[in-house]
Amino acid sequence: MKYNHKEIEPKWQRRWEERQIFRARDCSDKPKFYALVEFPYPSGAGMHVGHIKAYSGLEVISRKRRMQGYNVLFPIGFDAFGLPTENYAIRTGIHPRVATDENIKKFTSQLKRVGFSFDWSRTIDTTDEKYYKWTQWIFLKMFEHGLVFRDKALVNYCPSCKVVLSNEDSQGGKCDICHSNIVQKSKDVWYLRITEYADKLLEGLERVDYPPHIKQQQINWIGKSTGAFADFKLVGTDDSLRIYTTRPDTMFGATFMVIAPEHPIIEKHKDRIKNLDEVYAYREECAQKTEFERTQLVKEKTGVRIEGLEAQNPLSGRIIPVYIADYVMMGYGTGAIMAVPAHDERDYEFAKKFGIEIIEVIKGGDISKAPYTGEGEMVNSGFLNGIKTQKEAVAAAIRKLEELGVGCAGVQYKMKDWAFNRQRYWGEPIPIVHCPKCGMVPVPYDQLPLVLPPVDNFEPDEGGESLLAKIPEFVNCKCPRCGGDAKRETDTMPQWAGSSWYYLRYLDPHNDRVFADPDKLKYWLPVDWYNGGMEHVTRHMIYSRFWHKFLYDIGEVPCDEPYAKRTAQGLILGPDGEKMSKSKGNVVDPNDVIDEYGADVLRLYILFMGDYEKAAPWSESSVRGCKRFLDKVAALPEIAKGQGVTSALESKFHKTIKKVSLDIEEMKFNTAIAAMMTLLNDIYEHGSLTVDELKIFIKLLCPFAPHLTEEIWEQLGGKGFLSLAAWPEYDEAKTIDEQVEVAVQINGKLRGTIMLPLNCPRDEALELARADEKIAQMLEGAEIIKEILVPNRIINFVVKSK
RNA sequence: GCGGGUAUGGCGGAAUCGGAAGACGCGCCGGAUUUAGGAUCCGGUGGGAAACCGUACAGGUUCGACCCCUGUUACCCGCACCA
Repeated sequence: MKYNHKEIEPKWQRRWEERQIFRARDCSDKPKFYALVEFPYPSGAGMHVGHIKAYSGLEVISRKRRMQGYNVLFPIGFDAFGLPTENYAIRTGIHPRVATDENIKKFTSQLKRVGFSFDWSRTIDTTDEKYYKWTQWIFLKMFEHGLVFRDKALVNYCPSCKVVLSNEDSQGGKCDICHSNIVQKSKDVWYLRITEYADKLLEGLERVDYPPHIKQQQINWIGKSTGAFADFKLVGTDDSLRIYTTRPDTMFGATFMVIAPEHPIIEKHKDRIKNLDEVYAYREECAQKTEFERTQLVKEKTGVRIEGLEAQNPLSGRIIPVYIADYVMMGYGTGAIMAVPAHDERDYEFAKKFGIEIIEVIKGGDISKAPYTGEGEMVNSGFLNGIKTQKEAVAAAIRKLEELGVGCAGVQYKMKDWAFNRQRYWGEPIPIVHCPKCGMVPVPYDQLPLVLPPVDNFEPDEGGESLLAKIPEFVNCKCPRCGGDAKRETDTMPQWAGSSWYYLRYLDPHNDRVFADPDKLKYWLPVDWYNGGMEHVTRHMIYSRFWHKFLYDIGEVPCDEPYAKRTAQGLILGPDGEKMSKSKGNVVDPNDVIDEYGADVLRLYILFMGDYEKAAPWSESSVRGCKRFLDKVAALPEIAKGQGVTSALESKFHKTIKKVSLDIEEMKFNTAIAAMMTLLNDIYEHGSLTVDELKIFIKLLCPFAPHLTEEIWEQLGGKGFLSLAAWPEYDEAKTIDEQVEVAVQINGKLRGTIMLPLNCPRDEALELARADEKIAQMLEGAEIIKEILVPNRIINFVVKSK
């Protein structure tokens, strides 16, 4: 009855590995299927059940595809650069290389215990110099094509990690890694010009199969807005102040301007500013605030009027005051705005506080009470008066600005250029040399990889420089261009670098001439199906789409989008319904589950617990339910006899094959498993099945529970591996019943059921329904107003009583 | 505030198109077996004595609504003074 998972699971894992049955063949004639899962960061804590869920979806689909005759590539690797390992080194003195190798070993053995059908011959490790050679190579290609630049900038600095963070890594003013408050610091920053690809990244979304909420998140992240730039002349100077607005139609209502505290116009015109001390003091005050305080905590508007600076509205000619206020950000648009209090909430609030005039230019609201942001007829707006739609008014205003030579249509993005350096040791060294004569010089391609030098002390400097800066042999070098003394860049790349192109390396992981052979790229790309977590659908996916599009533009990859289809699994919550975390003590260790119940049970339960794309809490007793199911499957050979089909089960088998086949494609694993459970119940109710039927059953179950089903397959004398056997086909005709049960309603309420032949003609069906004893009784004396028939489903009599 | 999502028995969740709400599993109840417990097997299980009532709440459309429309609430995720 019961099977011994501790024996059969390692046995089959061994055999699969010996025979290398999950190896993908490059450029074979079979149709290809490239399934990609997000490769793990090999942390010291080992894997948790969330990893298993993340891989199980495409694991099942890959296994089904193999049985369907596809040449499947389902690879795995390790994204191993990153702060946790370096922090571990700082704490323990254990070199990140050593810790990483150990963790990868641990992850590998855990993944193998689950029986995943990965192609282990293609494993990659982003910290392997043979891998990051090509990460550096792509960086240099970007450098060569002008997509890399360096700038002094206020950066987010984590005083605890002693590291510069990108905006993405410091959301909410907290360090993404240690959750300390971040501070602003001026630094030299390497940037990748991802904004140059903003439109391509947006436009590409129209041609890929991502669910709408994922596309929407990427669209929001890129944050494109259209509007206009306009120059406001500074009174008494030749200078002007350029603003960006999405609402040029409201320009006649601009009664003041606001500039960001860091705006350079202050320095430029400080001689004219009468209250310079006050302005400086305000600027200082703002600089003290973190991004978090500025954006999150401060609800009330603050600001200072700049005495002595006034600007002229280019359309209305009106002279208006200029304010400095921190509700305008230097990092978006031009760092200066025209304020239209009548039709903008923030400007309204500011105007109310500072007693600035509010001029209505769009009818429809009551601006004495609140700003009006809707549409309406233009008023008080010169040539715009009378226009009734925003679209028209915007176009007219832009036309006028262009005519006058004081503005133009413009586009802005929320997405900023990608800050691409970290003051850290455990990352890819940035392959650039600083030469006093030649400036920034790239390391020649033939000198890659630029290898991380060994170190033994991982304590970071107070100044926040990388450890590499303390290694003279690394820093001091000759300029590749002029041969003179030069210094190496000591910053490394962020953790996102290695994962931005890893799916390409799987195609040719051992190639040392190119990152991947063009024929192999052509055969395998694009990734057919990419699954991962929701937390990666913006940053990681946008970064890697950016790299891919760049490689496409320079002719290195054959398609412009890397991922044809993307899905995202939901979290596994703790038994208490909370997110699993060590501190809450609600973490489930997959090893424990495998020890007690086996890998097949673990896999089955994780896919059965609920909608794959939604979060669901762990339940140990439900795990036992899956164990019971597999025990009953293990006992099926005892009641299997004869060949061919069992007439009572034939239709049920065809229906189940159909349901399981279709559900797997939609990642509806829970209902696929439920269908197999139902069939199993039917089989036991019937008391027996044929050997042929049993073979079909274990084929359907094989992608979910491969060890047990291989074992049964062997018992039955099946040829070769079940994992490579042909997926069962169903006969559509046999999934259709000849007799159907039809519900009979009176006034929409269920009053009985009758059996009808399939596709019974309307008149006949209604006749039979009326003739039903129970229905006839209830219809007696009532007037039938209407008769509704939904073929093979329902009959509804609408009646008036009496 | 903006964008996206979710809400169904004691629990996880099912329900092509608007057509019998609660598939499947867990839990629970009863029975068999057992010295006992566990395991296993059989039966039952939304509420209600019943008429009926039930898919977050209030309306609407329809012969018929978990499903469509209007409004509301709660929770989750992402972004957030983006001009």
